[in-house]
Amino acid sequence: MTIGVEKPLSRAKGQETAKRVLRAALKRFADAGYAAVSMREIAADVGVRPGALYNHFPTKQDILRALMLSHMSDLLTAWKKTEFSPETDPLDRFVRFHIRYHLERADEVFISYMELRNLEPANFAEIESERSRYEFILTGILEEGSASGRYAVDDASVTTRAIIAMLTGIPTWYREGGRLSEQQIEDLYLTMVRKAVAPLAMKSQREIG
Amino acid sequence: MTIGVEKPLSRAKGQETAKRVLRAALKRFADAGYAAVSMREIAADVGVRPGALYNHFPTKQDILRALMLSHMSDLLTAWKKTEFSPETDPLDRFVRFHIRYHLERADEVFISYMELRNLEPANFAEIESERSRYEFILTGILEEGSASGRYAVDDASVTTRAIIAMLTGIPTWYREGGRLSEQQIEDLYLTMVRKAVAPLAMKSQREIG
Amino acid sequence: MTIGVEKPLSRAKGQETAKRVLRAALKRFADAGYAAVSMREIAADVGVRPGALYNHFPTKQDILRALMLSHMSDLLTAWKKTEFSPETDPLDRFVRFHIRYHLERADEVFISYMELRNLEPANFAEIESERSRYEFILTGILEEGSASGRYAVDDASVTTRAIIAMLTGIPTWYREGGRLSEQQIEDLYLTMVRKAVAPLAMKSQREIG
Amino acid sequence: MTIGVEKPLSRAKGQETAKRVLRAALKRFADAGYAAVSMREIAADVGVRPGALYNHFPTKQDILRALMLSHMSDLLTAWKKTEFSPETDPLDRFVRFHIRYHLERADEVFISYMELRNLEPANFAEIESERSRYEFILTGILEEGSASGRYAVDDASVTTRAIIAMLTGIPTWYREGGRLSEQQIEDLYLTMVRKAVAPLAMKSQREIG
DNA sequence: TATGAATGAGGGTTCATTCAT
DNA sequence: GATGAATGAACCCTCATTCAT
Repeated sequence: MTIGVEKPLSRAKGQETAKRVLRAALKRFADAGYAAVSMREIAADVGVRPGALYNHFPTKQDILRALMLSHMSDLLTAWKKTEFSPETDPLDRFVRFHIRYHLERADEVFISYMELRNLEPANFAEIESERSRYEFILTGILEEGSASGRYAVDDASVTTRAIIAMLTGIPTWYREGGRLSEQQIEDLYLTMVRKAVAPLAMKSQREIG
Repeated sequence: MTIGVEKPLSRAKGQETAKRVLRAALKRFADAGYAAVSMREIAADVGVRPGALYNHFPTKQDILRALMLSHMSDLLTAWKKTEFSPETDPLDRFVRFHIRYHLERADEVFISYMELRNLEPANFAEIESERSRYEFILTGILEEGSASGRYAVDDASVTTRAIIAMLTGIPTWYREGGRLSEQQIEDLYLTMVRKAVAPLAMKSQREIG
Repeated sequence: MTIGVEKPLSRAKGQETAKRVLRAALKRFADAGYAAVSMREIAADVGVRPGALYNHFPTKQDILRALMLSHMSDLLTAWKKTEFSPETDPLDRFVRFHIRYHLERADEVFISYMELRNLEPANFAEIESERSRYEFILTGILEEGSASGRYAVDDASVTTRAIIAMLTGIPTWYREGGRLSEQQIEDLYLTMVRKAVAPLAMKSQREIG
Repeated sequence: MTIGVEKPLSRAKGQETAKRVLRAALKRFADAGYAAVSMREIAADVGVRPGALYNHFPTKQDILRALMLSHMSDLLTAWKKTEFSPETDPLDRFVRFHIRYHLERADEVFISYMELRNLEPANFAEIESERSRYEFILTGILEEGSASGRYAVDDASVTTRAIIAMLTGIPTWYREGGRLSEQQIEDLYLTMVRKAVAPLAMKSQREIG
């Protein structure tokens, strides 16, 4: 009856289950969409009866919220952990980070974009605020580079969205082992982004146009 | 009296109902997602009982299919109708067309990207083939411009996806009457795209790098 | 505008359709059961839209009623038409007639037994009365033969039911081209029936039992 | 306290519910036919909401299957339990058993004959194989008796069907408290069956015919 | 923490039938 | 006599969730 030991064990087991619930839900939501996934399916993946899920998450919505919140939090944490080197252009750093992270976490990224509308208003606001924080990192980089003359950006906010949309599209078609390596994709996109914000390009534009 | 042209009233009424079903479904699917919309809701929007929907579409899936197919078809038709002028760079033509069309038909565009996974395999293949045809228009422009030296594009296929992702992201945040007019957005994005594929930009890149 | 001619033609066409409705319903009811058959299926078989059925039969129930009534009527008519010969035992005549008719009209017979419970009370009474008339033919034969000493029947009413159940079971397993010809089956069953009602059999019974 | 035997209360309750579902479905299917009975009706009989039925049976079809399988199984088990006495003719034993059992379990018997066509193919095959086993008991008796000269049977397989059809028809008209007791019916049918297979009857037949 | 039974609502779809044309 | 559109009810089944055990 070693009560003192039993409780932590049980708690550990419970946390383990919770993690497996998140993992299963992530895959299912990414594949079929939040609305098309049933708690029964998640429970079956976890190897548990539907009722047991409610010991870990009060509602299906909370599973979605947990997935999206932890994704945004992980994303911001990972960004902070990328090495900052004075010689590297910060835009390069952001673009490479964004592509790498989004290819590694394709499912999380995918549901973070696709399932926004399935968040209840309060949860939506929470997630959106995190997303803005992330996007503002790029906006800051663009504004600073623009002010220093390294970039030519007409509207940092619009450019932020343009770049992020462009980069975030990659996981929708990239397949490991395909024609291009991840490194090649990084290089290709980095080149396009650099040029898109390059200051001298305006002149060349006139020459072409 | 135009007797020869007259159709039975009931048939005309039925076609009108079918159109209203599509209209209602489009709005609902765009707002809540295919899986989260019920036939009952669509019927209520149309002002008809649920069973009546099945006089016009055999299944819910067929409504989605009809929406997506007609969107792709309209898109390709609209592109063919854009005026071709020898003085205009074809990339400009494509970018402006794409932005305008996608802002005008935000709902159609949105479900065409979001609901792909809710298409049954056969329908998915059909839609994907239409989408490829559209994307290939841009790829062709890029390849031709690249060959003639007007653009510098390392991989026309990747660049196509990058540009389309960038442009297609616009309707997710653009709101009529917001800070920027549609014209301004067109100009901003066009500038970015031009620069991203500009041949001289490579030099500036070296200068910045 | 030969009105006088047109109407009969139209009526003829209508009667033709009505017949095809009955034919289609007969097959469907026999295969799947009244409750499992939809008016749409019948209409499709006939090559007509569901609404058109209601020009010929006011309800689905009326189709069933028409099928069963005409079956009973045809059955009684056919019996009356069988040749009566003084040399033939009337039981032989009945048994052979019953088997032949029931093998020829397997579908009609089948639904006449299976769908009794799907008849509305008034229709049920009507059909049951016809069925009794038919069964009473056999009862009469048995009673008369019993009175004259040709048969030994303890309870003509029970024997009637026993014989009819036995004979009516044939179409559930008989398949044309099977091991036994229709003639052989007739002979086998006739032998069994004759023996079952034979007066001397009681003795043999004592000898065996 | 019998701890080792105790089951969770909920499990016991569930099994009880399952039994009541079968009981309710049996009555309903026997009265109206499988196709005409709704899950809602069964649920109402059981005193439960429709969805709860699916905790016990995955589909409506499975209820039918369970009813028919357990009927066939019970029937075969009951036959094996009938006392075998060397003095009793085995045909007598079978006839009396069949009549008694079929009058006691009129509903089960009825749906076992009526609802065969509503079984999905796999289930149909399963049931048919059980039915054959039962019918083969009688065929075996007839063949053995025929070989030993106690019976005269031209075709044991046909005779089996004839006898079973005859006997199985009884519950369609027998009503408790009617003109005849169950015992009287048994005797009447037994007499007919004995005579139908009696060896000496052939002679009497010649005398009559 | 996990189970099995249950709920109450609602899912997509089909039904027999009506009716203006 | 036939059509196409519509109705209103009902179909089987699944859903997220609750709760006693």
